[in-house]
Amino acid sequence: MADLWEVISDPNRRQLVQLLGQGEKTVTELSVHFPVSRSAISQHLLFLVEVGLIRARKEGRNRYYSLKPEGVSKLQGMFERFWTNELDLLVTEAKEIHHNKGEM
Amino acid sequence: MADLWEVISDPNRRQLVQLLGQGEKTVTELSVHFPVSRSAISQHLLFLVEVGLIRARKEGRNRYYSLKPEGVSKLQGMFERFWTNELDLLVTEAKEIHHNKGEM
DNA sequence: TGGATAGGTTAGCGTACGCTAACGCATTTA
DNA sequence: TAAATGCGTTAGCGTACGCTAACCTATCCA
Repeated sequence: MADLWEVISDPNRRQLVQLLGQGEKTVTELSVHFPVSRSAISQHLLFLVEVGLIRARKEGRNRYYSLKPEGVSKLQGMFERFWTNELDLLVTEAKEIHHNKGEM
Repeated sequence: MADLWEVISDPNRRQLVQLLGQGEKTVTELSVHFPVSRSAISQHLLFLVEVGLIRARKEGRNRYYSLKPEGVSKLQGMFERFWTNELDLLVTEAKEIHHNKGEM
């Protein structure tokens, strides 16, 4: 079974999510930004539909893809569950180190 | 070249990061939590060292692995760059939808 | 009606990846 | 000193994945 982590493990899929963040887009509109074939993009989009992150709206010859708010929300939840308090503490620690370096 | 996204694309590596969030641990201590061999865990750890997310401290026969604050910081930065404002807006939108549903 | 355009489908290819098994090297303990 | 323990290294295996090429369907326009 596919999970949301797989979505963001591929660079092209990550970029697709970001592009769709700007609003709904067709496959060819999206394909322009990638070096790979339209077919490859189409397959990525179908995968994103499958995991519930985006949806497709048909209008004439075009298919407009857009992000599903619930899907994006799930994605965020996934990140938040992963990012434990311990990790957050280490980040502030890193900032302090960097800050001290800057002062020396 | 390996990047930090690859780190979190594997379930076992994600769990390793979280376990190391609790403090430094040896390979065998970590291996206990996984169904795979110690060798597999060792290879994951070497990868995490390679990308600069963790470091190893040798003490006798043991090797204590721990998170590098700068590495964790980079990981956070990576997430933050990915998570655009547009995506954030969609999340609040999702919450409103869910809220309305609850009221109906 | 015929071509052009948008997009889904499928087979197949190359390759990267996670894992195990087996071994080697230190270090500790009996 | 011999056995045991902790860990890294390597070869090789199976498989999943991203991609292309080729084809098909549906819709639009001349």
